[in-house]
Parts: sequence; structure tokens; C-alpha cells
Amino acid sequence: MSSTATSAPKPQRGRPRDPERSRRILEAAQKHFNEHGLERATVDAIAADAGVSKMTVYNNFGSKEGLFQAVVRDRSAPVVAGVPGAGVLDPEQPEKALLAIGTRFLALARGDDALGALRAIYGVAGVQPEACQAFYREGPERVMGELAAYLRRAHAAGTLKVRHPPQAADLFLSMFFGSAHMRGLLKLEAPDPRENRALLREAVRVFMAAYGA
Amino acid sequence: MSSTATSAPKPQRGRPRDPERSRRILEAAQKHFNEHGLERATVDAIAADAGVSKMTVYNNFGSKEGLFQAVVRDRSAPVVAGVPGAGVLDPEQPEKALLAIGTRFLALARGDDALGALRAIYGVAGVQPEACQAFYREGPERVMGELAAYLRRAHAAGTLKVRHPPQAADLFLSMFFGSAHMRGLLKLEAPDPRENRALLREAVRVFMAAYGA
DNA sequence: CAATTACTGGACTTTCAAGTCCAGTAATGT
DNA sequence: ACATTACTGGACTTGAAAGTCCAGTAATTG
Repeated sequence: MSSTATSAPKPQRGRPRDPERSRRILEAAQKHFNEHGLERATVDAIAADAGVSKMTVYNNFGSKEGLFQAVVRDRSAPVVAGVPGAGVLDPEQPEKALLAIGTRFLALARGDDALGALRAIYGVAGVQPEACQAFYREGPERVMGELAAYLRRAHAAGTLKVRHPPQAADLFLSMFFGSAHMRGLLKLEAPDPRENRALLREAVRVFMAAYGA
Repeated sequence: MSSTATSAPKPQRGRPRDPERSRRILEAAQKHFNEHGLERATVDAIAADAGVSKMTVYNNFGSKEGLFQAVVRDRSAPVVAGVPGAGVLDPEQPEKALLAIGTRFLALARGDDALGALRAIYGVAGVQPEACQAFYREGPERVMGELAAYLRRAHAAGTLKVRHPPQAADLFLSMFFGSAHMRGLLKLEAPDPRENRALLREAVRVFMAAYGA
């Protein structure tokens, strides 16, 4: 592979790379990949959108695939950051905590950004195994891990009865992956705030009914 | 549009179309679309795989997109057929019924066929709105409808307490769309039968805890 | 039989996008 | 100043795949 903008040892001689340009390229690329997927997005359009020449894209990221991978690695962190971590939540008030986590996760699972990202990453399953793995590890797996950690604490505090935290966390989060999420992935309709709120309340109720102490 | 093999009034004169060929084309197309998606699949490969000349593909389906749509419409029915309908299930034994439905649905949500179909259809969201709508209506919506109908009957029989059958049905089925399903879509690993059985049991338990009479 | 339509196979045209090349210019270190 | 590396912009090469054309052959109706 060639230098992929993430390589640590920068050459001392000559004009340095412009990080501003790299950033603009990544942003434009993310937008185009999210909207059209890896196949239909074109490097020319991305370069034009970023206000950069095509060669700069190739100098920085090597290839279209390289750019895609860079985008995947680039976007995981900020996405996960939006979900409240286990440390912030009170183990004495599981209902409130679940509501908080659920609210953020629901917004995520219905937002155009995440939906576009999911479409894009699903589209390259098998073709870009490393990107898929990176996405999963940095994204969904972390969120599940956070929730599982919280459930463990609540169990210890006696406010919940959760024998298998990872399974329970998975189950709770999956409740937001129902038909509305699928309709979002299929671009069939805009999300309905009322339906979302109702789903959120019901998911928490169901979870508490099953795992409440 | 041209004649798409599904047009009713066949011309009386001349050699009739070979339904056998149409079928083989559809099967090959489904296989290739499932494996590679609309973009990466090639008409040449599909024609070769079906043992048919390329022109026959175009005579029958007009275009690659037409073929894709035909595949989508073609596959919904048999998929849904595998899920037990509301009529077959005993409203007096909701736990058994949920286990039966869950078993079938879980097999569906983990099977390579359905995963490939989902990847393919997600990949054309926005580009092929009719196909997406057709898929959703004939597939997921029907399954949800069946389950909702059953829940309504069980509620009437007093074995469950379900205020909003569609919401509850959605919630139950979405429990099988958790991380394992996502890992399947991302081709990260083969499904684990033990994990699946555990998930199935837990999903039924959770549902009963929340909606049991 | 003739007329008609379907299928073959393979050459062909077209289009589109990835990736390269290059000559000129900008920014940095020595 | 000079070497070195980055960026531009636009022309260019290449490859792949959608879709067409055509001459010959197969099946079917009247």
C-alpha cells in the first residue's frame, strides 16, 4: 500500500500535506458514499465536491477503496460518542438510563447519516472485509459493550436481574432495529416522531418487565 | 416498457416464449444479485449461468433493472410461505406459537438467501423505489401482519395482553435483527446455532414477561 | 408449405469511471 | 538559491459492462 494520510512518519523535506484538504476529501467522500454507495459514487465527483484535484485524492488515499476504508475508520468514533457511556448512568435508576440510551440509539438508528453508512457498508460486505470488521468493532460492538457494562452494574446494585448482560444488551438495542429501521434503509418513508416515542416507551417497558428486579 | 415476461396477452403467432428459460434466468439472476448486488452482477454472467444467450435476457426482461425487479417480485412469495400463518397457530398456547414463528423467522434472518436479498435490496434504495416497496410489502409487512393477527386472536382468547398488536409484532420480530443479524449482513461470521437457540428462548421469555396475561 | 416469433452466438458500439501522466505552480526545509 | 514534495487541471489510457445488430436456426400457427 502507499501512504494513506494516516502514516505516522512524515517526510521532513518539501511541501507538507495539507490536512485541511484531507479533511475536506473525507467529508465529501462520506457524503457521496452515504448517498450513493461505493459503486455509484465517483472519485471525480468527490474531488470536485471537496474542491480538490483528483490527483490529490489519489496521493492521499491511494485508491477509491482506500478512501472508502479511511471514511469508515474516520466516522466510527464521533458516532459512538453520542451514546451515553456506562459511567454516566445511575445504576439505581435503570428505567431512566434505558430511556436515555434508547433515545440516543433510536436517533442513531433513524438518522440519515447512520442509515446511509449502513447501506454503504452492507453494500461492500465480502468485498471489503477489513472495513466491515472495523465498522462493526468501532461502532455497534462498542455501544453494546457500554450497555452491557451498565446492565452489569445495575445487576450488582440489585435494580435489575440480568444473567447475561451482552445478550440482554443486544436484545434491548435490537428492539430499535424493527420495521421502521428497515423502512428507513429502504428509503420508503421519513421516520415518524410519534411512532418513535411510542416504540421507545414500549421497549423500555418490555425490557423492565423481563429484567426488572 | 417492453414485454416483461409477466405480460398477460401472449401473441398467438410464432414460436412461444420458453417459460423454462425465463425460470432459469430468474434463478441465475437471483443467485448473482444476492451474491454481488445489482452493480457488481453482470448480465453476461447471468446469461451464461442460465445457459441462455444475452439477447434472450433482454427480450424477456428489457433491461438489467427490469430483471432485478422481476427477481424481487418473484422471490417474496416463497419466502413468506415458510412462516406459519396466524390460522395454523393455537391462540391458547402463545408460548408455543411464538416459538414456532420465531424459529422460522430466525432461520430466515440468518439464512444466506435472505441476507443476500437484503443486501441487494438495501443497495438499490432510492434507485429502485418500486422494487423496495414491492419487497417490503410482500415480505416483512406480510410476516408482521400474520403475527399481529395471531396476537389479536390470543388477546381475544385471554392468553396474552396485547394492546397494540402491530407494535408488539414488530417488537417481537425485531428481536431477531440484533447484532448477529448485522454480523451476517456484514459477512463477518457464520451464525452460531447455540447462540441462536439461546436468543430464541430469551426472546420468547421476554415477550411473555411483557405481554403474558 | 409460408409466415411469424424466439433463441443463439458472437461481433460490435457506447458509455462511464478508475487510474495515470505531465507541465506548471505553490510551499516548505537546508 | 535550491532541492524536494504537494497540488492543479486537463488530457489521456484502459477496462469493464450495458445494450445492439445480425445472420442463421428452432418452434409454432394457419
